[in-house]
Amino acid sequence: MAQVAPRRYSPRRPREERREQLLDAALRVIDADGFGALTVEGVARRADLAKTVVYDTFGSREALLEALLMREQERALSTLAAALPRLPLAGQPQQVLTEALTVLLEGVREHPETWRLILLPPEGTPPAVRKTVDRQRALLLRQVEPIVIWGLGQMGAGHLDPELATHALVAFGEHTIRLALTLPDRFPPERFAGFAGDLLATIARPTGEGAE
Amino acid sequence: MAQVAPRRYSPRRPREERREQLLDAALRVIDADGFGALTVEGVARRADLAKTVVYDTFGSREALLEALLMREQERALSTLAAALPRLPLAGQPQQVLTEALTVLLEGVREHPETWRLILLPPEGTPPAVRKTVDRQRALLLRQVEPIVIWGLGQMGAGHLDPELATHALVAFGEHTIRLALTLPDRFPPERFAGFAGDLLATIARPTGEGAE
Amino acid sequence: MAQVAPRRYSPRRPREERREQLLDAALRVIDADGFGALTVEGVARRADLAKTVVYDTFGSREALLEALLMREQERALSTLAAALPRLPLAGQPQQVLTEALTVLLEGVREHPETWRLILLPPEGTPPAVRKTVDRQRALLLRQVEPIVIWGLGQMGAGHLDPELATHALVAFGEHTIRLALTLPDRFPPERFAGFAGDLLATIARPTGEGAE
Amino acid sequence: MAQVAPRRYSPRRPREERREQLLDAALRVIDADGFGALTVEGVARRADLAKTVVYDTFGSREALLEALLMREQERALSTLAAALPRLPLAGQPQQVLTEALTVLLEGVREHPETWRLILLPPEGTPPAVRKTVDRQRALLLRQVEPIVIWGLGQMGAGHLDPELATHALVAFGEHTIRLALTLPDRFPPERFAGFAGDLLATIARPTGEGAE
DNA sequence: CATGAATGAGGTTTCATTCAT
DNA sequence: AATGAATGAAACCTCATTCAT
Repeated sequence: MAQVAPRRYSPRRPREERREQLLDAALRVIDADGFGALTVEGVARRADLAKTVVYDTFGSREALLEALLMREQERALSTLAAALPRLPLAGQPQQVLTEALTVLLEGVREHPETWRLILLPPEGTPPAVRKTVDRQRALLLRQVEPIVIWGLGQMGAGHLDPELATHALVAFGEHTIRLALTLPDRFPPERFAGFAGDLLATIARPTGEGAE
Repeated sequence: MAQVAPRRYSPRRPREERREQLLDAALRVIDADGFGALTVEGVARRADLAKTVVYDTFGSREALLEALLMREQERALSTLAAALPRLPLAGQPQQVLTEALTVLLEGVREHPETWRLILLPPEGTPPAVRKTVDRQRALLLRQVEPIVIWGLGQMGAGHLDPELATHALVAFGEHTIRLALTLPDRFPPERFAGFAGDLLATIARPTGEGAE
Repeated sequence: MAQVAPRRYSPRRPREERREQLLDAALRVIDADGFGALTVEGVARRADLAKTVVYDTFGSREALLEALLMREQERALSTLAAALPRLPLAGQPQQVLTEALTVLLEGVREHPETWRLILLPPEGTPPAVRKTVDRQRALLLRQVEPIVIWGLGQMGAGHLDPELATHALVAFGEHTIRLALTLPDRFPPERFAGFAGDLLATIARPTGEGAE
Repeated sequence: MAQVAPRRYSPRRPREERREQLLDAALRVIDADGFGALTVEGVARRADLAKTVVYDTFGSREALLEALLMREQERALSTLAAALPRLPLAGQPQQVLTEALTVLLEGVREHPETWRLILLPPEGTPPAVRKTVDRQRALLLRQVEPIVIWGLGQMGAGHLDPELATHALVAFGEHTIRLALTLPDRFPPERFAGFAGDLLATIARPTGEGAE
């Protein structure tokens, strides 16, 4: 009677590996068919596993989602966070900004789905995750702020509200990423870098310098 | 258990009014419980009507959604669009920007849900709507661009990429709205206005003028 | 405010006429989209009237259906019933049969929907109607039986079970109609008439006659 | 009120068995309450399973219907098809016919619902199924035709249109089944067999033999 | 006589989740 | 560690039907 195919029992990967396998599948699902398509069944199918494995591993759909967002957030911001402290607070602010933008956009090009996920935290994101995302964003802002302050100082624009300046910078960064995700041809990285550099240079125009 | 009174046949409203009533209910639903909560049942309940009325009126959940987004979009942009052409392209750019920001933020204060809806076009938005939203956004950008160009010219910053400058401005505007929606106490309208004014003033620092 | 079109109130047809109008609409609906499509709304729409008129006129969907089936049945059988008694029980049985078949198939060609309705009493037919249909069928059979008996006698086949012979004849008639409805090109009336004639002639072969 | 026991997870049956169980339930539903009563809910209830099992097994209501009709058709015709080739094309045609009718009516007595389903392909039958049913019917006709031709030859009635004779025979067979289903007492198998035998005998009356 | 507004019941389908193996 | 069978809640949608005008 044993007509059913002998059901490949995969070689019992260690726990951690299975986690990653499932999260990868989830990310692929979202990336392919949008967030509304993130069903437990669908994820399992992509991972070539049975539904129940998801429950064994994460406990619930929500927990899977949480884990996914956490991982992606981590992944997305770690590059940036790693790069920021290494930025030499010296030299021309526009060079610093240009370099930062370059690092950022490279990260985006490597993992577009990740960034899409972070910047548009999807409907249904559990509150806990939202909070973490927000916390992380706050952390990032706090990391960025000193750099902004330094830059404003360098440019003789110390009178500008530094908190809002930071927000403005981040908003520009985010919009940049969105454009890069949406219309990569029309908005290549260099264009942003160039614009940012020009803008800062304009702000930095040492008063009276032009008098020469 | 005081079964709810049968409430049959509530005060017969004319067709157009019923439409608005339902759209209002839908907007309240989304605003209260997020976009995923937009169910036909829920909307009907909020409007104190039977489910079927929604189908009589719109035909399908998707059509309801579409109608809602259209109306809100219209509502959101019409204020702005009405104000923009009236902006006097004369005088100080920072005054113009300040005024524009004020108009915008007033609109936001009046209809926060509307703006939330527009700025985060939620998962599940039908493609047709997305397209219209995008078209409208493009239209808005095109309306804003000449103002930006004029401003840059006024400030002796004509060398800045005008398209990106417009995008940056809009990004700043959007982020502004988000902050205003999220932390209205910490970020009152004046603060934005002040910052924007300062920033432009800095950019506009006539080269060499300062030559104290 | 009277922007609504002045709502054509049709000239209040007399009751009977409205009945017919609705039944016609119902028949067209069934004929076009199958029986499952017979909704009150649909019928009203085809008749260019409001749903409620159906209720004013018939009382319920079921009653409408009943009225329809009754009318069609009447319509279908009356022609036949009118023709049968006029059949001269004299001469060659095969001529009689041929003539009867011709009458029948002409009726079918004129009102195919009617016959389709009668022969395949659709799912959902109220029991009362079923009963009437059956009664009518019995009546018809009883009307046909004497003719069959006469015919069998004429042909020297009086030993055949007359009731079953009648049934067989009717079954052949019905199948004939179905073929005529389905493949009219392949099975034109003459072919049936010819076959029936030949068959009877064969049965009637006067015993011993062929000896010549 | 002795709420029904939660009955969770009934005795896990293998896939194929579950299929049959559901199809049986569907057949019983149709047989009991007519074709319009074939709802997923109802079928599941009869099978004492949850609605979703139907979807797990068939995918949709339509697919269930299709599967059911296919199975019943198969079941109905297979008996017949198995019997037909075994009919000895020798001896008296009336014996052959009698035997065939007997086989047929036995099958009907065993599975009346099946035959009811086949003979009145109900409204709502998916086109694909209709096509298969028609194809099968055509196949059956083609299998029957040589027998008819042989019989007509034997009886010296070779001049009769063989295609129509076949149709007439099948029509008689179908009507027979209907009568057997409806009024089994009044129309027992022997009566049909007897009638058919007599009819054929009459047709076969060797020309001139009777020369009384 | 005729309409439009409104209702409630019921049907199909999807999905997260659980249990026994 | 992994599976398949099974469940229940909830969503979308259709339709017959009723009331006020």
